[in-house]
Amino acid sequence: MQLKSQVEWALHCCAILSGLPEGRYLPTKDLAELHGVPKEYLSKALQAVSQAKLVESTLGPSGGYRLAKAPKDISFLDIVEAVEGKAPTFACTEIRGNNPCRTGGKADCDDKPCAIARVMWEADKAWRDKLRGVSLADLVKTLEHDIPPKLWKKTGEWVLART
Amino acid sequence: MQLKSQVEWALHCCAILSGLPEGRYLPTKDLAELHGVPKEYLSKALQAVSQAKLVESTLGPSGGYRLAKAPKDISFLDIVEAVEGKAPTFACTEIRGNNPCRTGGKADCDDKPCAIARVMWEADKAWRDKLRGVSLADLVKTLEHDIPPKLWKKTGEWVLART
DNA sequence: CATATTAAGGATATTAAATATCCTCATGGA
DNA sequence: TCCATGAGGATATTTAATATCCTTAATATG
Repeated sequence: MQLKSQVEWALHCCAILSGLPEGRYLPTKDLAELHGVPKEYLSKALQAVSQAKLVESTLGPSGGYRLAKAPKDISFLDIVEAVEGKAPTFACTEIRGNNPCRTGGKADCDDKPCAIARVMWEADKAWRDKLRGVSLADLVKTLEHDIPPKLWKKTGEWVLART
Repeated sequence: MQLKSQVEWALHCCAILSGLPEGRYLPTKDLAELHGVPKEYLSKALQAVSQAKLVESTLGPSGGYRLAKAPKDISFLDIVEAVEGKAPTFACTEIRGNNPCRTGGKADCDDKPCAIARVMWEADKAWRDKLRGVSLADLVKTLEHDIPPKLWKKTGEWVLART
């Protein structure tokens, strides 16, 4: 079980968009070049993030993407779910229903979801809760510490020149 | 991103094996019938669980599988990782390294893993911690409450007759 | 000992999902 | 008007999941 590579791309793109000056847009082409990923396919990820209303776009020259909300109001979970969907990672196919000892169809039990699924879904919830607890603002704060000041500045200028 | 259906099967099978009397084995054929899943493919899941030393097998008539440890010493995580592997669900491909503004190769930063990956891995850890916290013994306790006594008993007899 | 039963594991086929590219369209800035 | 852009549909291509089949070695039972 692996998250799509588009999740990684979307997160990195949102991090970059967090640094954009008010009112500017950065096009897919440059986001793709900055991260070394195929432009056309990255575009699909950005469309998903756009449909989730996390970013907004505009057309034409000087068009592209920008965040639709403040970085503090966009969580990792928002972005992950925009790309991966909200379906739980564990899909219960109700194989308990195939038990040949069962007689009474629905009446036999099944008022509750399967106990195994409940455990798996709790773990899924713990995962999502963690992701919900980290915002793009938190990420940017961390990146400012991680990335060498020279590279940080240079990248900011590279991006700005393309908005 | 979806866990393999084999994870669900392996969990249900281990739940059944938890109820086996000391020294008895239950073959794949019956585990497959009980859950309504293809025997040959279920066999692959059981092989994985066996390689992880959670269950042990024996050959020949009256052969099959049994738990290799007490139910309280086998966690959901053990079983999930036996089938899915231990690799984190988020794979960092280091796309930060593709930033054209970078000059100094490794020297430019990268002493730490990427900040985005760190967050994703923390969430992955939260997921695994939850799964690690629930044992087969816990599951059986829950199932005893969930499943109608008549079905519980009947299933136990069905299984016993095949060991 | 002979036979039937079983798990292990390799080989291979089938299906579904992820990855990737291409094309058309409508929009908007220069 | 012209060009750059995102949206979105169509369609490969690649990889992973699902599934089946076959051979081998072990072992209980008659």
